[in-house]
Amino acid sequence: MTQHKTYTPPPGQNWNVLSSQCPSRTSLARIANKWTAMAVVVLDDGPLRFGDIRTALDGISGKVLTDTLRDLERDGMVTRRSYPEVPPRVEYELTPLGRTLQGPLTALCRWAEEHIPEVLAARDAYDDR
Amino acid sequence: MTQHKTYTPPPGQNWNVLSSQCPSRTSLARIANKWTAMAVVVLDDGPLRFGDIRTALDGISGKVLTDTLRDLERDGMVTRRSYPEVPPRVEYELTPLGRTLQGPLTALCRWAEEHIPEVLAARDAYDDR
DNA sequence: ATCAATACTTACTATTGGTGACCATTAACC
DNA sequence: GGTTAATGGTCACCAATAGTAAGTATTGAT
Repeated sequence: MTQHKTYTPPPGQNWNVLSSQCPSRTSLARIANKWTAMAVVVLDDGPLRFGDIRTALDGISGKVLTDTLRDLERDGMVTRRSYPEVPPRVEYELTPLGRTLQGPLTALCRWAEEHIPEVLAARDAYDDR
Repeated sequence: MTQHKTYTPPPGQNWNVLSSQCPSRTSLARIANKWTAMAVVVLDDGPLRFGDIRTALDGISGKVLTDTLRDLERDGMVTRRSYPEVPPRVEYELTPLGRTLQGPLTALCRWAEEHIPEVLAARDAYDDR
């Protein structure tokens, strides 16, 4: 996908997620994602091994975690360091860029936790109509 | 889906998105979503008609917008007001709960726009390895 | 009679998410 | 020396979700 090679923001203007042609939208799609948010939050505490992330992100499958981490690595938000040991050890760590995501994504996770009673109440009200 | 009827956070503890059984995770999944983020951002300026939101969220299809707005309505984040006119007019507006999401979600959209050069550079570097 | 306008549905296809089995490597154990 | 355990994956497959394109209902204007 090389959209960014054919799109530049209008002169004097900025990138805009609302425009379907703007590459920032694909970036939004990546970060506005449940697993991404949880992974970034969990990596707050420093580098973690694959298995530890898998345990922390309760319920994620190996394949999906692999995909998520690879996407984050490709977009420059995490680094992957693999040690030539047996059994293998692979550590993932947030990059400086990834760390700039922690505020927004932690806020999202907190929102979900803090407002869940209101959300559940709204859902019940909606479903009982 | 009635997970919330069978799950309560451990006594003295809080809801936790990291637990796969916690209903706050389903709430996170809803808000950590590209279209949700864009819709909430766009509804900042007050109530908007369906067609206006569709135009603002460049590239979204009617079905996906309907689904997105219905989910947001169900979770208590937007209200839907339909006027008995022909052709029909339907307005969507953020609830107070929905407005508490604007900060986090606007931050996400801004992040995507502000950091897109770094992300694109990282992608190119990754793909050229 | 036809058309335009709006907010949807509906049926379909494509993409993504998720599951369970399997793999390669080597140290430790019997 | 064969077996087991441990880790970080991959693979083939099915399910769920996202997205597309066409159709629907209503009625005022032409």
